[in-house]
Amino acid sequence: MRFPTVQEQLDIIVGNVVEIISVDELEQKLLQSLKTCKPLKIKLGADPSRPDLHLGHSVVLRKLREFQDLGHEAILIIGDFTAMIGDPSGKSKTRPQLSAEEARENGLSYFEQASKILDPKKTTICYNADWLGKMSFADVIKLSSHYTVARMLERDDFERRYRAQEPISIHEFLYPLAQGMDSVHLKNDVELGGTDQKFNLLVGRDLQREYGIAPQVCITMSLLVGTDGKEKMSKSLGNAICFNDSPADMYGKALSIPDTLIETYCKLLIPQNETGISEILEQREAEPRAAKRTLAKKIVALYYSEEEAEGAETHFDQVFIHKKAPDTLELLEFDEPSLPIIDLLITLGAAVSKSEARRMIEQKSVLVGDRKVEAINEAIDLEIEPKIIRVGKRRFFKVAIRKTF
RNA sequence: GGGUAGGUAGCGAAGUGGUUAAACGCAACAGACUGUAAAUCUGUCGACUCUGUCUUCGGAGGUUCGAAUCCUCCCCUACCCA
Repeated sequence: MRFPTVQEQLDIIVGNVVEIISVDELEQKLLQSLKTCKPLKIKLGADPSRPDLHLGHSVVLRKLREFQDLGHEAILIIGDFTAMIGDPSGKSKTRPQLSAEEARENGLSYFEQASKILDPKKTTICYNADWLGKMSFADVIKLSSHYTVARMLERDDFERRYRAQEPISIHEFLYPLAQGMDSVHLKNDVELGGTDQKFNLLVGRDLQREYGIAPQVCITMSLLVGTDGKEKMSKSLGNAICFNDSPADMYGKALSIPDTLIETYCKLLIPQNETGISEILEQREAEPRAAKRTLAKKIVALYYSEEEAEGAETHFDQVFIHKKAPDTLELLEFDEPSLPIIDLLITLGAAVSKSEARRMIEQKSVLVGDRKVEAINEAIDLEIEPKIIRVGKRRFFKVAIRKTF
């Protein structure tokens, strides 16, 4: 295929990145690939221990997609082997280790979700257990001889933990080396990652050199701040917007970001070539709400469709502004003609224990239709017509008896 | 190998014989408010057959009218010295 010129490619690649080590080398590689008509291999590591992809992951996935669109080869590495270590990056604690089966299963889910951004047909996936799992203990010893403890301790989080007398397990030192071996194995030209991956990426670069391979260019990208506007987006911090969130959830969460985050989200989450971004940015000062509504819709549309984004907005207005049940509610059918409200709440998953269900009723947060449930032991009649159960502000269930014909 | 400090509810952390289902903080849930699922304020936050009952403070025994708190053994974790 025909590649764009080096300059054209660079213009796109440079967008939104934090650091490229180094730009000169990248330029060389692009030039070389143009001359030889050989696409560059772009590596992105995927951590299968957390298979719920969120917008934070999208930042770097979008960059990978840009490389794909420029004609280069995207390689998604599922770190099923490294997941057994658990990446210590940016963490003050050792991560739980994952079994091989769990890791592989999660890897598939990761790829499936990533395909919302990547072109799946043009994406190579590989599992690093395929080569790391075959290394002998002697190989590992040889590998670890290439790095020193002092250099490992240069890493911010290791240094901090060491100083704070927090435990660092030996196997955590092996993590960057293992990830680096991926680069040795793949002989990739570029590796992408968040800024927290800088150390790992550089180790890969060093190791490639040690093993006589052309060192990879490292490209780091911003870590996305979560909906709380403070911490980096992460599922465990509860500030994430996930690929698998429903359009309604996605829209609502996007709308809840602090106004100061509008610009960042526009830049990092929306493809560079997408139109309408400048309008949002212009509107941001005078009408933050309207700007955010447009942004939220755009985000939903990226993962679903224009129509669903529109529907998410309607849903939001209905539930939160007009405080009414949404029009589209799945009907849940029961075999019993009537159920005690407490049991019903548990069956619906609205409460995990009877005590919790009881509490919610006591707190007057349960409504059947427009009527507040006052009595703990009230039985809900499912026979006459479908009923809307509302729990709290935003949980709605439509229930009825199963129809038998 | 020796020493020290620890293991308490989802997490962090008080409590060291008796109004202790266990302070406090975070998270979570609910209510009020709001352009927002933000911020703020208020309440809830072990379970159940719920104005009462039952089971919890690493595990197993023991002392006691009574133990998260005292004793014995065991398991686990971190750090220090070698």
